[in-house]
Amino acid sequence: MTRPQSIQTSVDPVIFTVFDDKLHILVVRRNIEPYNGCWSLPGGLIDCKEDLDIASAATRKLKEKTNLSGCYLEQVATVGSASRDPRGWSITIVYFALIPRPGEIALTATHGASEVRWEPLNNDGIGIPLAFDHEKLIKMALERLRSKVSYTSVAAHLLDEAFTLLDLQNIHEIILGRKVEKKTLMRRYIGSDLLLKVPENRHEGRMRPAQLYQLKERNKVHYFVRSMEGPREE
Amino acid sequence: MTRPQSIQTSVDPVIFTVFDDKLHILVVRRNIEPYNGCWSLPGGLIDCKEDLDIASAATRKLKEKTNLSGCYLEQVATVGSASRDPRGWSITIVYFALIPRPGEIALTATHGASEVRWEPLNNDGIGIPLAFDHEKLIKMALERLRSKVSYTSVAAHLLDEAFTLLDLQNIHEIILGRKVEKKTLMRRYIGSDLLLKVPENRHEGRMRPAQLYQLKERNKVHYFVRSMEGPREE
DNA sequence: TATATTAAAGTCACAGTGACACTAAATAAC
DNA sequence: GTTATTTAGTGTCACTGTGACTTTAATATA
Repeated sequence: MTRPQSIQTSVDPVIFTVFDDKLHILVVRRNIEPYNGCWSLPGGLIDCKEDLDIASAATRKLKEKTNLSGCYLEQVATVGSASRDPRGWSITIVYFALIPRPGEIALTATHGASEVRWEPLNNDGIGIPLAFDHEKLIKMALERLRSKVSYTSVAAHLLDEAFTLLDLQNIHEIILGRKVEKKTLMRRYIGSDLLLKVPENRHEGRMRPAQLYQLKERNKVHYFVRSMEGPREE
Repeated sequence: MTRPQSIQTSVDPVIFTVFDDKLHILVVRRNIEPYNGCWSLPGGLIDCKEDLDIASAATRKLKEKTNLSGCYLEQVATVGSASRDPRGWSITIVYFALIPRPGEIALTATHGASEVRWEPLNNDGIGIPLAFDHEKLIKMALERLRSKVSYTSVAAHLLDEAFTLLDLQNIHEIILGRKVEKKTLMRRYIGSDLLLKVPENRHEGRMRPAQLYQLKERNKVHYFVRSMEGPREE
């Protein structure tokens, strides 16, 4: 029996946030080989000394770049093959994270990554070339996000603690890339008793003030029995 | 920078089938340490020489025990930690597979596993103690299977190529552990144009013969827009 | 021919959605 | 003040798909 070759094992968090009416993800510029100088996901090898399990490895990566903890984090899938890294067999476990208030976050460069920035996503994924198979990993995460947004309450984790129903509607429309009926979101979120009224309102310009809400259970995702179906065909 | 410790990386397929009106999974008895003599999932290490990617590692494991290929296989999740294997940091990628006609399959013992058998599942999972965290892995796979059965057409992959609507109903009821309306399945499967009528009928005893169907696209899973909700509350 | 048995179609109430009209609450302009 | 304007939130209706139940169809046997 031969000693098994070692497999490089990493986690790659796809960190989503929304600003300027667009979905963005966090990318870093590599300053080590391979793919030196390329943009990539802010992932890295699992550290057997540091990490107790793979979730904590993903949390650590997230914290290194954004200094955030406690945000929504979900495992998407694992890809691994002999060919995805020129150095040999490798595996990566893809996560997605949802970050509110990106404006208030200071991004931190770490060793192996000289720059960190938010990159906008269009309908098909990212617009710039990335290292390894990261473009595909992002597409997987994006597909999962879109799918979950249409049948769960997960999109609310991209918003501040207090938000209006319009905020919720905008987030859904940005992620799904289409119009969403505000009435549907009302019925879903309030009908499923997910929201708590905050005693203040939000008031901009000369319009009627909007009720502020917060999630009753900040760390829970509600599964609706139907998925939002989008516009009617004719 | 220290040389990273090596992480043992395996795949663990949870192989489901249905007979005797019960859901069963394939288990093997280990004849190597650790957990020598314990039952476990028919998984094993990824072989960098043999396997091109993790899906083919899972396919290989499936083929070694059942000699089957081409059955439905889906990645469930990846678990990994410093503590799940007494030998040190390890990762396993959990798959689930759906096997029709288990009666016609010859199970094969391989090195590391002296016995292979089908073990019935009850509502909470498996009834016997298993090696490592395999009991938890099975619960994850079972939860995923139940969930997918209630909003996709995946259950049909547990049936012969040709089946009746009653077969379909039985499979659903066995997996979900509750009554399912046959009318609902009719509407879903035929309404979504998933089935093709086979020119013969099945005819047992003195009852009306049942129409045989087969999936139009054997390798596709259809997503219904609603999940089956179960009996009405009062 | 009547009966038993299962297959399949029919029917109805109900829940949740998409679409859109309508009312409510605030400010700004007059 | 009154009115116009803008956004917030409600009302309503048709439509889809489900759960629950009923009715009809097809077969073998007594």
